Amino acid sequence: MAAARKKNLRTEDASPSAPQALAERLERHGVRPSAQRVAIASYVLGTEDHPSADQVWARVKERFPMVSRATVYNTLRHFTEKGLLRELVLAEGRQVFDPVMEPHHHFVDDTTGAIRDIPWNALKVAKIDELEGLDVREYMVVVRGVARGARKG
Amino acid sequence: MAAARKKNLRTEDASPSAPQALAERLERHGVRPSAQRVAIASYVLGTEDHPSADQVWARVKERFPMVSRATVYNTLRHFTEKGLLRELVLAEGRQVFDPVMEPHHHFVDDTTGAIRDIPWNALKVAKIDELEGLDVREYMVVVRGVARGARKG
DNA sequence: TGATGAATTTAGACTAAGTCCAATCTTCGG
DNA sequence: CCGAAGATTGGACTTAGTCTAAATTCATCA
Ligand SMILES: [Mn+2]
Ligand SMILES: [Mn+2]
Ligand SMILES: [Zn+2]
Ligand SMILES: [Zn+2]
Repeated sequence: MAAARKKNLRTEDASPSAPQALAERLERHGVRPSAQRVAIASYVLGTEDHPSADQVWARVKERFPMVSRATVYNTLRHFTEKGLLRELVLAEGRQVFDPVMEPHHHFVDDTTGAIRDIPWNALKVAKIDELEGLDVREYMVVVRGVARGARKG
Repeated sequence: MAAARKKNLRTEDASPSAPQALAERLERHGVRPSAQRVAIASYVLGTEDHPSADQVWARVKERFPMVSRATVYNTLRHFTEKGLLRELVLAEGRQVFDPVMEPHHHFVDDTTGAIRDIPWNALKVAKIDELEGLDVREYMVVVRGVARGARKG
């Protein structure tokens, strides 16, 4: 009966992309549902693509050619602040370098942005080998939070 | 007795930053040890900072003010290709957006760059709560590799 | 020692991603 | 309908990264 999408991670999947339902969803999150915002939402809130801001812009322009880049960037930031989206930093483009070549995990300090190493054996990931259809080359746990205890000593 | 650094992840820690030892280490990895490269190596191969390329440039310039930005970028790429460094993409700066707000893990396809979701329960991370001195806000496993089986079906 | 070609370095142009801003347009309460 | 707040817009600006062509350094060998 139900929509039977490929993945079942998505939550608020009641009535997916109907502009009406989308507008209500924006309102529930405290976002005023302008035409541009609904157009942007109708793509980005439903995709599994993890798109960049410019990719969102390109997609939205197909149906709404007059939307500006600034609006897309503003709207994505707004959605993120309002809890409709989150930003990931897993994509190529911004690089930092790590001289530790052995497998290990990472802690990213949310307040300072600093990245710290977590030794491989400090954590254990189970069931990696059960992932279907993926040739795993490497993996790591990325932990985000704040370092307790003043760093500056 | 031994140097007793804070972390014990680093491998080739024999004679750390002596320019002589560094040059030999570069040679062992097939990197010709020019003065610039040794200067860059002496910072970036020993740091725990996970610096960006421009941060490396800034540091190296303090002791070697005439080094060019292109050289630093070229050298970091070279070191990375030769297995002396690796690049991480955990830093703010390049953003992609994810409408799935529930905790889940990610698979990054090394050939296409595509990012796919891995359901939270597909993996299990143990000992997160034992991390000392860190207030963990969230964490995820980042898996890199290639997707088997043609995607296009 | 000097010639020569390869490897490296360099400055600066160029690109892509993201931010910011001032002007304009839209919406909404009164 | 009016005015203020909110939203959108084009374009300037910034930052990170790449690329190129010229100059420099280096290794090798006559
Ligand atoms: Mn790269
Ligand atoms: Mn951001
Ligand atoms: Zn690391
Ligand atoms: Zn995701």
